[in-house]
Amino acid sequence: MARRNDHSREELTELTLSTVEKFLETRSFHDLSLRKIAGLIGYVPSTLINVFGNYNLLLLHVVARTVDKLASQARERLSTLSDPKEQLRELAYCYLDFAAKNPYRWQLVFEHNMKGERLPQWQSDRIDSMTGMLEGLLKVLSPNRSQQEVTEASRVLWAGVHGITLLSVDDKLFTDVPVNGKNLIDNLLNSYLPAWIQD
Amino acid sequence: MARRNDHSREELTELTLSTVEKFLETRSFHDLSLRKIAGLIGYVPSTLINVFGNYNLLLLHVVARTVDKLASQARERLSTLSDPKEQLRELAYCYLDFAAKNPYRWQLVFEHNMKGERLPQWQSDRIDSMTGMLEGLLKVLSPNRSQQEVTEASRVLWAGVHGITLLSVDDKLFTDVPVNGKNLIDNLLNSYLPAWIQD
DNA sequence: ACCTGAACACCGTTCAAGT
DNA sequence: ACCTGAACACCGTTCAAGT
Repeated sequence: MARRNDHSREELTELTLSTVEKFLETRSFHDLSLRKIAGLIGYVPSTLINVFGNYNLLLLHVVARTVDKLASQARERLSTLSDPKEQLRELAYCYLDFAAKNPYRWQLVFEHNMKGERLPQWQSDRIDSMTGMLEGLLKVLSPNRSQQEVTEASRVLWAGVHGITLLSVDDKLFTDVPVNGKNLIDNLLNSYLPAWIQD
Repeated sequence: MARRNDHSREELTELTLSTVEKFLETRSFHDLSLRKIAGLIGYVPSTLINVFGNYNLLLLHVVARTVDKLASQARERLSTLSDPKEQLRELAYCYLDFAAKNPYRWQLVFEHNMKGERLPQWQSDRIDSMTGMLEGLLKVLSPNRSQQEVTEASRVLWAGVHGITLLSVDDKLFTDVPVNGKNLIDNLLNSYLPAWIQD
């Protein structure tokens, strides 16, 4: 298709990522490839390698934008609440809702891995920012706990909510056992939080 | 390499699966391919397609054998205990330990999916048998609960343990944040179980 | 200097041809 | 009847050649 200069490097990045996001609205990233993406935007595979480094890093940029979208949705919905207990519950719902509404984007987030390469800092910062929200709320709910205890509780809760979300999304994507994620999250929080707060 | 008849169909199945299992002792299934497996056992890719149907089904057989191994380990360790609370804790430890000791086999179990195909019955039976153990223990610990409550609690606990195991294995495979899975499981069970048992 | 066409070394699957 | 070599339609990445 000959050399093109229709887009700046920045425009090319945006075009690529939003094209992938549109694809992920209806299909899994397992059906996607660098060559398909290149075809969709009318460029050649090596152009995308040039811009993103490699295919895996291209996907990581999609992951990053997805995490950003989830984080901003969460911050928005939490800002309408003042009770930290409600905020924590809302945070868990956010996670579940996001995965339910965007199953293929979320699938990419949790199935993507660095294949032995180091996770870039700009991505680990994003993850820290999400876990930071959870730790902050747990700290408010039980101010006398040590940092160690806060970290541990936040990991247990995150793992629980993540596991529940996995069940729900797998349900949506693969099996036909109906899973009510919201009920499971309530069940978890109703059992776990009282013990966290009082003693 | 010409036609070979060194192995019966059954021997070929066993040879293939144990070769894959050996590979997974040190490397991820992402580094594996049908052609590599064929090369390792001295056969041709189409032979394996002939025996297993397709590559994905071959991998599913490995998944099934892995689940079986975990299940038999769990049954063995549980049989040495009589207190159902201890048994439940041991079941969770089993799951975590197995994943820690066989990270790549376990990674295959949870990353494998049917790509839109229906999960074969022989595999969903295996999963039901594992969740059945958990539900049985929960029922013993709180006999007056409804089946609905038992199912819900077993899903919450399974999701929690699974999420914690994910954190630990990701830790092992990718990042360097130290995660003490055993502590997290204790933390989860110590908060969750009392509420389950008493009321 | 920057971009990419063509080549490379793979991949899973099919099926006609051989035993 | 059973097995598989060769072909097919892909894949991500490289880099020399072109602009």
